[in-house]
Amino acid sequence: MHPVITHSWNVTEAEARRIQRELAQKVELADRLPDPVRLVAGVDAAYETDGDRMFAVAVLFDADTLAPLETVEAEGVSPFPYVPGLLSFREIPILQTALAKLSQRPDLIVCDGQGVAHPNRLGLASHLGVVFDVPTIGCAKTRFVGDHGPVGNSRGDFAPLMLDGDEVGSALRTQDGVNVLYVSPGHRVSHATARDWVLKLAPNFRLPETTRAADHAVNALRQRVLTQNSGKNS
DNA sequence: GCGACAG
DNA sequence: ATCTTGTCGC
Repeated sequence: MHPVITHSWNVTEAEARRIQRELAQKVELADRLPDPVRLVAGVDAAYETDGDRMFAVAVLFDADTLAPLETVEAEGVSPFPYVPGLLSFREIPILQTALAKLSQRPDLIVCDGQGVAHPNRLGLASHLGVVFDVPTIGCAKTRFVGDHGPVGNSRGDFAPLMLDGDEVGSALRTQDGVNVLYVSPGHRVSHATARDWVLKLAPNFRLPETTRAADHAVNALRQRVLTQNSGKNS
């Protein structure tokens, strides 16, 4: 069958945090995206309930029509435990495996998680962006760090997310009356551009189409693999 | 010491 | 993230 690749960082938590502070110096908060952004990708990961297998998918979208163009999958073994603040060390390896399978390189990648809204200013989106030198946006469903004031009740309303005096993201309302999303620049994208893209990618629902598609696909993959495995006879 | 804590 | 039933609302 397909080989299950075991990625490993071989780093301790302290070393991981040192790497973050190092890579955080390379994060660019100014816009530096392809002239017209044509391809946007969404990525997501899922895990085996008990065990260390994990899955990931990358879904490529036409940035203009928001039509899904390609979906690729990856399966592997968790290389790092979940530790708040070190999520990228757990998901980047398999996300890289999935992204490498795309037939075209995305102009922008939207991640499930934070960008620079992170203790060391290097959440998953920023880490991914720096190591692949690709524009990224962090779009999380819940807050991780920072604080913000009240947000209007209408789509497009937002409040700056502040951390230690720095603006690290936005609490953004993508639909009237729904809970806000925590949007932060990953790499080579400004705060305003990050918000604009998330709003454009979420015309009908709270979450961006990229996130919805990736989440749906990765859960389908997980279900598919784990259920056929439960009825095995090797 | 206590509380918080992306996915 | 994952485990889970019913239930409120358009």
